[in-house]
Amino acid sequence: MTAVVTPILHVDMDAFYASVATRDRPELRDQPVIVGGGHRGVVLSASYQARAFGVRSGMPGAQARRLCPQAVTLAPDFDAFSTVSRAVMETFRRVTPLVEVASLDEAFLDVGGAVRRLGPPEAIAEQLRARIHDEQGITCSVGLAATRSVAKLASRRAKPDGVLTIAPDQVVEQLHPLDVGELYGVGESTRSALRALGLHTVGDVARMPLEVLQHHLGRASGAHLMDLALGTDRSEVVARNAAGFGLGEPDRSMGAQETFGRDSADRGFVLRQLLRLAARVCRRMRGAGKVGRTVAITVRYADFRTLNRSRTLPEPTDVTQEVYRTAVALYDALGAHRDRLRLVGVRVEGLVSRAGVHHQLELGEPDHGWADADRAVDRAVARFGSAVVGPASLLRHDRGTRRSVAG
DNA sequence: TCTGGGGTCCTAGGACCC
DNA sequence: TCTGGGGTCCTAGGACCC
Repeated sequence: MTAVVTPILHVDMDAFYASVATRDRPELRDQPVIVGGGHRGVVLSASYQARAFGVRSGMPGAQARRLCPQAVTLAPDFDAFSTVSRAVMETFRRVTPLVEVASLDEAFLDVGGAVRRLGPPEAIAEQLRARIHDEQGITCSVGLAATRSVAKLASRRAKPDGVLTIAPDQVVEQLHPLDVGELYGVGESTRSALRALGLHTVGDVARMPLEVLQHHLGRASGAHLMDLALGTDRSEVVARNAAGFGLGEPDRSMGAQETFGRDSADRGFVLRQLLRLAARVCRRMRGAGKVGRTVAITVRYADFRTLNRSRTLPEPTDVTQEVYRTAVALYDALGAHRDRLRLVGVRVEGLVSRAGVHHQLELGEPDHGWADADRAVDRAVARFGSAVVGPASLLRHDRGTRRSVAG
């Protein structure tokens, strides 16, 4: 039996949010559809019909509507996206346990151990595509290669609704003519830096001495980029869920941020937002059994300048009041009370499992009561549902009617 | 109607310790 | 009496991804 040379699959749903949002609405099947992009928002997903007008995800909603005024705009339903995503990932796991979920709509699979059972990787890719189409009513594209980064590149070039294999002996001819920006991890900033060095294509980078690359990009980034350009990235596919999607993953941080409906220079308003966000983050942490020591805030000014400030506590916490107090101290230390802000965020970093932390009990500890209060709130949420507190429902509706926990 | 919200990882400088 | 050198923690910032 010959060795499997392209056992790594990268599966990427086509226009995932837009596809899920319209799959039960045949009247929208051939329409330009935009998901997201409401007031002060950006496009989360655009159907291929909308993309034909130049609409892209990440684009401000206002710009998208200028480009394609006839597009149907839908609010995101993250509960539905998550449900479809979980089902898709389960389909993958019926083929191989080596499924690395990268986000709601994409995953890497190592099918090297499944070829005896299911046939060559290309056949497996087609089986998966057929199953997902039958079971979920959406299409996906698959890239096959010997490495993750090349597989990822292949899936993008296979879109929409296609399959592309890049065998090891094709890597140079396929990769090297591409713009460096096509490489995973090369965004606009790195691309500009590389262009300033006269490096435009992947091949240009591959021919550069490693030391020169590292001098300009840093040690780790330079080495990583060279690996990508040569197609020699050896990182393996590990079975895991994506960060931020729960299920026992070692989350390193949890946070929440929100752009205001309109810019505000009102300290009282900002503090109420910080409390809401701290409460939301801490509730999620308690639900996940996590505590963290570093509290960070994000402040974005009306002119889009964005600052981060953080403070590390003596002990990890999941207590809303403690995170809130720290967030307020960080905000006050900025001296931004007179400035108009468009967004604040609260994040807790350095998360560890609460079970592994021995809490130092102090006499007359003031936070004890607050921890009790948190648990009472958690019980109320568990009993009456999270319709007004869950992140998904906040995004779906309630923007005007959201209940404030601020006192 | 300009520019979301969830994350991860890397770098660099200063403090601090041995 | 003339300033090493490495490791770790903390903080700030930035790039990037979906």
